[in-house]
Amino acid sequence: MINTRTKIIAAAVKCFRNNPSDTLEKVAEEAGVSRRTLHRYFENREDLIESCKNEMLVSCNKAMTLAYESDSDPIKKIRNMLFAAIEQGASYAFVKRIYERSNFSDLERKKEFESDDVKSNWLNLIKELQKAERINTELTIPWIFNLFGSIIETAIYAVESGDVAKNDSRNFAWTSFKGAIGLKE
Amino acid sequence: MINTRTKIIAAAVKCFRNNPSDTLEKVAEEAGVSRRTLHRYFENREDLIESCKNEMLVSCNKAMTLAYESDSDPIKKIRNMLFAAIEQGASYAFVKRIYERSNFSDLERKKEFESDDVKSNWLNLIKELQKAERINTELTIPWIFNLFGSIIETAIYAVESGDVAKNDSRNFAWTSFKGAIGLKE
DNA sequence: ATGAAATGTCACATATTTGAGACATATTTC
DNA sequence: GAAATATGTCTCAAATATGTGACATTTCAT
Repeated sequence: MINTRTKIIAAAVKCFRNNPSDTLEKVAEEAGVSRRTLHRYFENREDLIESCKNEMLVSCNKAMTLAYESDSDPIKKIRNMLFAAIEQGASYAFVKRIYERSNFSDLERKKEFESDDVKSNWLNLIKELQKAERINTELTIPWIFNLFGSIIETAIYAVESGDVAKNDSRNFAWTSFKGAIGLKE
Repeated sequence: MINTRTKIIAAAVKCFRNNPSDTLEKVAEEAGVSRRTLHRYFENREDLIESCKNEMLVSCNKAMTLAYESDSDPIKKIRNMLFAAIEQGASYAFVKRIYERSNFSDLERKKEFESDDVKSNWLNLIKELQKAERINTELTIPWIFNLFGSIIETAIYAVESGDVAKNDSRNFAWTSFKGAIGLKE
């Protein structure tokens, strides 16, 4: 049961992902509601953006946590997290765009949201694999982290643009990420 | 010798890359000129964006063409093109953002700009490598193309954010791209 | 030092976007 | 079906962004 507020947020995520200053008229149109209605749900642009941020984060974190817990093998955990993020689609892409300006240590320092559990878990998995020399030890953790996000985003865009079928994008993403970090399965 | 027009374009590229609707006041400020001056050089927002597009494309194409011509070995050609793009930094990232909404076949169909030589050359290199089974043949060309762009962008951001040193980013990018497409050197 | 060119400051008209009241209409709930 | 709730349309004031003329100031070239 999709309600108006959810519709507006989804539309805003879509619009603001590429243009943080897109007009609220555009967002309303994308949501299929009037701008007057949009204003009833969200006090102003800032409120709308904050709401998008929070909701998309919650959604992504939930999915990534489930994925993390779905298997005991570290490789499978990472793989499932990659797939979960791709499944999130626009949500993930939106969150990634928001935090694109931050560097890795900033993100690590800011314990402002729940994704830190997801991120810590993910980081520990990668560190474990590097320690065991199961992946390329020359690549730094920040690099691998950012690459993970980029490959997911690439997969999401590939599906959205019609270049790649949904199932293929998952497999390509995993194949590419594996190879990129030198993972031997 | 950096002139005012160039300064404005560089500032616009920086601002518009993340927010296509950033105010011209912001762009002027970023350029270190008054908005009045910006208006003397550029008729309006559209004119400014078009100029950015054209200049960044020219710059990227030139660099990528030089890189393509700098070696005869196909692997070295690709590697040098990757490095050239990373070297372009903001220019490349800007161009990538402009065309992010397009899918691969659209880009191939649109013979509207000179980058088609660069792209054709690059595509032929990849096709050649797949034919010779020197890279993973299961990954599609559109996927590889988009991944190439993403890894470059990842490297550019990593440097900008301070996560990764400039030389490291080149090496990481090449290592990751190689692995991602299953290239055996 | 002088004149030309480039730029900045200021002001203002116009265009666009935002936020919200009033009322009509549509939808949902019981 | 009636009442409550949600939404749309319209309007308007306020805020913000844009484009440009006039003039002052700074910079550059000789």
